[in-house]
Amino acid sequence: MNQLDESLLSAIPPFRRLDRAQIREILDLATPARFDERQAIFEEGAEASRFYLLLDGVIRVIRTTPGGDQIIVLHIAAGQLFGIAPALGHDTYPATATAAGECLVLGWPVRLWPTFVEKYQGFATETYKVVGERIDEMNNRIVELATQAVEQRVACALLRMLNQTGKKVDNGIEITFPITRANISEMTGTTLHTVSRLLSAWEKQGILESARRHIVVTDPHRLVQLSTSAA
Amino acid sequence: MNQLDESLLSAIPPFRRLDRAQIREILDLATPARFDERQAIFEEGAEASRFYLLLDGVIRVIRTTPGGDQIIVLHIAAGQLFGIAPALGHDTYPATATAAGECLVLGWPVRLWPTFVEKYQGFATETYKVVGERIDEMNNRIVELATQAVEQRVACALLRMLNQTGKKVDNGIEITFPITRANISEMTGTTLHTVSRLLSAWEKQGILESARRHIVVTDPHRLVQLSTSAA
DNA sequence: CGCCGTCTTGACTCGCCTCAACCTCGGTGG
DNA sequence: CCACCGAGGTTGAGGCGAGTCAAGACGGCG
Repeated sequence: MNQLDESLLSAIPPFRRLDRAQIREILDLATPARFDERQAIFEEGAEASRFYLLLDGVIRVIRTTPGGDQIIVLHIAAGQLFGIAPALGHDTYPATATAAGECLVLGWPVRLWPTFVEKYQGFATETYKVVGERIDEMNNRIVELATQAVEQRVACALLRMLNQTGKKVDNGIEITFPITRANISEMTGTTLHTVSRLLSAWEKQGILESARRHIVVTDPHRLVQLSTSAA
Repeated sequence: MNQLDESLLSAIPPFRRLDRAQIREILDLATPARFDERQAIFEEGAEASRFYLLLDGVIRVIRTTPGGDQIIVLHIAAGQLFGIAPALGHDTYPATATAAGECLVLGWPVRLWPTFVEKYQGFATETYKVVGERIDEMNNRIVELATQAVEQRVACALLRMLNQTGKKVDNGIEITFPITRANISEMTGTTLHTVSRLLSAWEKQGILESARRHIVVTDPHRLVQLSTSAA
């Protein structure tokens, strides 16, 4: 087993209040793993055997309807815990987690969860703060889906990704992981055709630039306008 | 202060594992309150000063968009904790809670939250289980809003209310609190006109009976069919 | 009795989905 | 090196679901 460096965890909220020795303990219990794009970390409905920390990359959380269409529930950015079903009294995963791009994760067996909560100061509190943020995000999406038109929803989806994983580049802000029109349609409850039309239009207006599976937003401010006003 | 009976709490999950003396302690710290229909228990954005247990009635959780339209995030049935912002690292309430019908609640100051979690065996675990269930429900609604047509969404909304607070009556299952067409439209992201048309049609087909602000579903099975299939 | 909140119903409109055809890129194998 | 192929993307035409506009009925409450 290759030795993991303590600095990996020391800046991450759930572990921030821990000392070096504690972090060492935790790291020694972890199993690191690499996942390629599109690889699943765990599947919806499977027994929740491990919980994870995303060290690098982006995780795409997906649910599949009985009817067969997929929808993207949320994206998870580096530094966040995921697959924390045990924290919420679940014994199976409620959704599928796949690597949106190449990912580096640490995993622990669920049986360690109670120990972590009990033993490590602030772990529970910080974790539930993250849960709270996810709930907020879900709430916002519900409101969005219920009240806004497709154009605004797509704008919101882009902005959300920019905020969570956007990286500044010379001509704007870039979405750091591969993303297709179809993906965006699965996030917004629309079709890839409509998304394609919208992005084409926005590209003509100079709001963004896109190559295949790759988007750079050059005028985020404009996108914010689009996301809020119906005009 | 009128003395509250211990049996109020002994059957409710977060308190189930506690003994009589502990429940007594908790009750003595609680402030009981009654709310009339449409009265707000707390408002979105307000400082989260208390958390609550719903003893009787139904709570309607509402969010208001910048654009001014309201959407109903979820309903809370008797026996559930709500306003548990502190558990999720919030210091303001993320939504408004109003009484869907007459309600009886117990309230505690948030500063007691950490004490409850620490002192009472199983309180935290059971509470987070409830949080997990709410997350599931929200997830389902997201999928629903993103993939299903209006008719199916309305059917789902009705079924959800039946499951949570439905009461058997001689000719079917009744929704136990006052509910308008407009309310249903706020739950499903549609208009009261469309809801009205759907309910009229269903009433003609013998699936339900409705008076003003009052619905009895006479053929739940049929409603399940409608909620799943596009036909 | 008159008002207001609730509900109904019709007619029209339009946003977005569906259907369909085609293009472009990037990888793979002969 | 090129031919092929599949995934990803674009764009047009047409239709329908559901929103909007409009008018009114019903019932309860002050």
